[in-house]
Amino acid sequence: MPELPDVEMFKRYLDATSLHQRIDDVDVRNAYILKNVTARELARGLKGRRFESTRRHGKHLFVRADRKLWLRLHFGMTGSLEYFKDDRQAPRHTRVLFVFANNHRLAFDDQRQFGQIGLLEDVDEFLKKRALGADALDIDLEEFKKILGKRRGAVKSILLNQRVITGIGNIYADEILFRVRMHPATETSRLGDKALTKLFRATHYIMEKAITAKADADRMPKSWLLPHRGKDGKCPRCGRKLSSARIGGRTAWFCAHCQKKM
DNA sequence: CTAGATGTTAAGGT
DNA sequence: CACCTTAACATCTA
Repeated sequence: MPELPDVEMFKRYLDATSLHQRIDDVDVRNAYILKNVTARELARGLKGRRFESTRRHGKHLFVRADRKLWLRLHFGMTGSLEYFKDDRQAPRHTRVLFVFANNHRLAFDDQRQFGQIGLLEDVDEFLKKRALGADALDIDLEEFKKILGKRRGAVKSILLNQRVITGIGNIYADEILFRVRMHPATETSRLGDKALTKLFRATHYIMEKAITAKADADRMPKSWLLPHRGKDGKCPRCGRKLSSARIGGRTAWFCAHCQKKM
């Protein structure tokens, strides 16, 4: 799930459930997902403090616990958040549990363990160190054209590269390219001003609409690719069978009839 | 049993 | 040198 729209949902969920309550305990059930912090340091840093606000950048969620202390959550392929009261309700792959004074808990669940949890003092410094690009929803047209104009390789690979723009993942990259009827293997350096502008508008449109749909595929228009993505899927526009190809190390789904290389 | 799944990155190649 | 591509990571399901 966790691409930009999904992480935005996690942000709103955390905001609605877990702010301003004293953290009584941090229960690390699996330390594999901890990055640059030990279970002891995580607990020591957060116990007695409260989550005060959140900030999202691409697929990263930062939660402020103090003036100089932020919790960093990255959801990998299967990460999610769950707020609940009874320990028996803890999700199956709970890796870290934040226990609040009201005895409710916030679980970081992650089956595949590609997720990450860390502590840091300065979010901007972290983004810089990771060389992460501008957030796909924050970037403006001029910057978008400037940054993509210099790139080469398949346009889908560029959309997936978090150092170019951050937040777009495999599913939504396909969706954006379907919307602009562009073949995912289109050579980026061949894109002109007009094509880049179209791509920019589609990126914003898809990200915003996906958030409006609560990142829930069932709430997205049937005219989108997402509900049809997969083996026997048919193009919602022309009805032909969808194609797949390996691009940028991931499976791209697209309509070979509607999406031509530019 | 094998392949592939919403992500990132180290390592190798251009 | 900057950038691109690929393999590997851990786990579960079709």
